[in-house]
Amino acid sequence: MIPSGWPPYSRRPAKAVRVKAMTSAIQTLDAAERFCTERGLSLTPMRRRVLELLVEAGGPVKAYDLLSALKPGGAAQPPTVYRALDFLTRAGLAHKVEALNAYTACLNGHDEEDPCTGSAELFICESCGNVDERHMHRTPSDAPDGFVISRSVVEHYGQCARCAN
Amino acid sequence: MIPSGWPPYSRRPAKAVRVKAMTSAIQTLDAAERFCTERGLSLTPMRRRVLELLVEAGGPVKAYDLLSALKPGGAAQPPTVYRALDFLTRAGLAHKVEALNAYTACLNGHDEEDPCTGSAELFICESCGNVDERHMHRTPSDAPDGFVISRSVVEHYGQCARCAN
DNA sequence: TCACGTTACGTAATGTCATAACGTCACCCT
DNA sequence: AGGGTGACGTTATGACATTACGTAACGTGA
Repeated sequence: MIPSGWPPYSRRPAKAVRVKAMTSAIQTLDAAERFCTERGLSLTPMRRRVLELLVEAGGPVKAYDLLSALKPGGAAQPPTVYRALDFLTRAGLAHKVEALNAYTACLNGHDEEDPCTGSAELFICESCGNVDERHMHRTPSDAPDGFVISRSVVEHYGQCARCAN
Repeated sequence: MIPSGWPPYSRRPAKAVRVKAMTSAIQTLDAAERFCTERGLSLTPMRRRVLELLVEAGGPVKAYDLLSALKPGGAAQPPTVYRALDFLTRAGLAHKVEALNAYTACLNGHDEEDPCTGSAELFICESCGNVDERHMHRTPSDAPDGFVISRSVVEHYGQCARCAN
């Protein structure tokens, strides 16, 4: 799934990133790092920072909330965060939650042999905001005859097991 | 190749309104009329007019395009059309296409004993803009344990049989 | 070595989508 | 008549996303 038009660059200096508290966050960011270097994608400081914020949030985050979170380290404008999100979603490191106009980190391990295909099935708890992610390995059995699917948006809203009680 | 041309960075262009055969439109509006009266819902002129525009379009329409279409008959403002869309979507007579920020009439016959549940599965052709609709009678087999679904957004983008050739 | 193409990001402005808040009117019900 | 309710008008604003242009860094090849 290496994009044909994608540059094999890694030009930006590898800037120091602050140490994370959560172990899973460290693993995810490290995995993302490896994922990108393996494919010749450049996870620049800005892109890494946005992914870091998504991972820390542990759920859907709005673009302008990311923007606010980026402000302290310099005046960021909308295109900055949208470009980062564009990269992350194209790479499969994040997903857009269409019905919420929000974005969430891809929960899949990107260092395994099951890279995210870009079509995830999201289960979003409306109480705690937690997002559970499954990858679709099936094509809908009831698709119109001859319809060729290029991308699917599948989002389920409800209550997770913890909140349903 | 990482799919390009997708939200958030490049939304699909607004679709041109395409007029369908009139018989189906009349039937759908009459069916909607009966559907509402049976349930004590009031399909006001404004709501009926918006539904009429959706049916005529035969595909996803943007709220502000509806607004423009309403203008000739009086100066309409955004809340007007959004209120009508809110009613129609709540009643199950229309659906919001989340990934397009657009709205489409529910294709199901509302005079039969299979009323729209509000959770439709949409197949959207990216070439001709046509929308095919299926109703989900199943719950995802791979849902997280104990997750209770209240609403689902399922949208498939691709090529319909006619355009795939 | 130096012009040129590519990529990433800054910056200002604008475009697009949706709602808040308040007012008026018609209708129904005792 | 008085009061509640639902639908819609109107003004303004909030929320989400993109265009357009500029600059810096780096790689390539004449």
